[in-house]
Amino acid sequence: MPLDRRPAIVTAQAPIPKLKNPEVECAGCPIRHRAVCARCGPEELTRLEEIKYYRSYEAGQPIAWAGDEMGFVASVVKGVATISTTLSDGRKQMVGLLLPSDFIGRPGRATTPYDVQAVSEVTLCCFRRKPFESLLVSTPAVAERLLDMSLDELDAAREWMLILGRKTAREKIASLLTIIARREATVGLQTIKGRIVIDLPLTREAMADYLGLTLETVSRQVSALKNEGVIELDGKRRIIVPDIRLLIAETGDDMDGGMIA
Amino acid sequence: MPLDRRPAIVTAQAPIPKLKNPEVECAGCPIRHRAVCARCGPEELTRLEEIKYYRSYEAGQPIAWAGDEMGFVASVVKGVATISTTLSDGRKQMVGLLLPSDFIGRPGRATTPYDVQAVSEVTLCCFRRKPFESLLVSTPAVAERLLDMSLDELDAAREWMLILGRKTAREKIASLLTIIARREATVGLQTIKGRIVIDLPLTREAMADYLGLTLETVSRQVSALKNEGVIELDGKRRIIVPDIRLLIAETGDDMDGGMIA
DNA sequence: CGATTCCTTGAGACAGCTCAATTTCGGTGG
DNA sequence: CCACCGAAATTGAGCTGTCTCAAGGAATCG
Repeated sequence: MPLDRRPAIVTAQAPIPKLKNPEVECAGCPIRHRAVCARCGPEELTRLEEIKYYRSYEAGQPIAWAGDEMGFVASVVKGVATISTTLSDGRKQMVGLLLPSDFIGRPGRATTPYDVQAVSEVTLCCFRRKPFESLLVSTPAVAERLLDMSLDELDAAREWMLILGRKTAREKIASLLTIIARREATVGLQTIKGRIVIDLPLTREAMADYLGLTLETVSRQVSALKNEGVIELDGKRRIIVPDIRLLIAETGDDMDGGMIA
Repeated sequence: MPLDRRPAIVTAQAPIPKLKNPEVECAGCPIRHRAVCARCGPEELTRLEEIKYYRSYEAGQPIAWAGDEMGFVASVVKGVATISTTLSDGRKQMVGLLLPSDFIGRPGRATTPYDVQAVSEVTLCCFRRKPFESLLVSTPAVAERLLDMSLDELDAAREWMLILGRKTAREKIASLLTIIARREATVGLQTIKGRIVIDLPLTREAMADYLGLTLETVSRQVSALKNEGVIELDGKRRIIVPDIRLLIAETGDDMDGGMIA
């Protein structure tokens, strides 16, 4: 598995993020009820509003490199970002997928141990670290929500461990697509009579980095699933799932799910 | 990777845990300063003491099966336990290692999604779920500590994802041994002039389930490390690390760590 | 419409898996 | 204390899924 393809070292071109004052009131925020602020009352929201600001990143831009000092924590308002680690010889593993409402950063820690990168255009709702940390102490609603979200992430990480450790390449692909399909479905998504459309923001290489595979293997398995009619491709990045159950049947979970007589 | 070895289904022999009243006052508890109660003051400790009870499991006993209702959450006081998931065809993946001071259970959720099993003899400090949950709300010291511990576990899970997804068999073994050695070292351990002694409570099969390998591959790699002098074996379960740096050099992390001229 | 980036496909190599004996360890009873 | 037993570990030989290396081919963007 020693990949000898060391990606050219990309110099961190100073991210020139656009700063915006919150043109969106929290009350009208699309992630209002799912983000770290979900359980805040009006008065708590006001306190949050005082320390928040928006920041946007273009597709492909780094949000942070491992080891960077991060002066803020944030919620993803829009777009998709990835969290990844890289071994010194270039082997890369994604360890998290950040979708709208997900939280970035760790209270009490100044530097990220991970690379964080915008995959599509991303808008963050940022809170300066220090004020946020004191807010955590004084506002149990935020702390509780953050605990819950962290535990959800932990569960997700453990599900990934199963995928990475024990699933075949084909099962890995099916699992990834299922996870994304499910998350998109909860967001409320373009589904035309059961056909789920995944506007996949990930390149084959990014998928490979998630699944612990090479991009060639990903490509082969995607092609195989397409040829067998489990998925359809529309262009390079859009995947259509005609019947989610067919896809789930390929994930390796629940093998007897439909078999119980 | 489709393992066709479905382990015989073990009927959950009703765990007959021994119940003990806390013969240990919190003040004298060995995990007092590292567990979920670490930041509690004397008065908060009293409240915890009211709802706590001890429970012991023999080596090999199940603490919970996936899907079980768990009436309690707990801290590991003594011993080692594992958290694992199993696919319906028998493929198994460990997703967590529980050492003294680690926390078991999730507030707000009644059923575990994982199997939890005692590896050595285990003593738990249990709290009934409901009282603990209300205590979480009323005692920020516990909630804060639990958040911190959860975030640590999340980091650990992500480190595992890298190991599972991108490391070779040999690197996986070295990484596992390093992690255990480090944790044992912090506990305060038998180390005779730099030689770290790992009293490994894990079978080769358990190690394989952690690392996403087969037990034969684990055995081969352990033998290889032994033959090359990186580790020494004393009996079947005890591993001696003469020089931790040699082991770390095999983990795949930090390849240039010693190379910087 | 050219260029670049991403994706697909092929052929061969190899790490780790599967199947199959043995061997060693750790306990246990004579 | 020693011989024996079962569980766990080791080791071997062949197989296979995924990786590696290498060409081409399709999108997307200026």
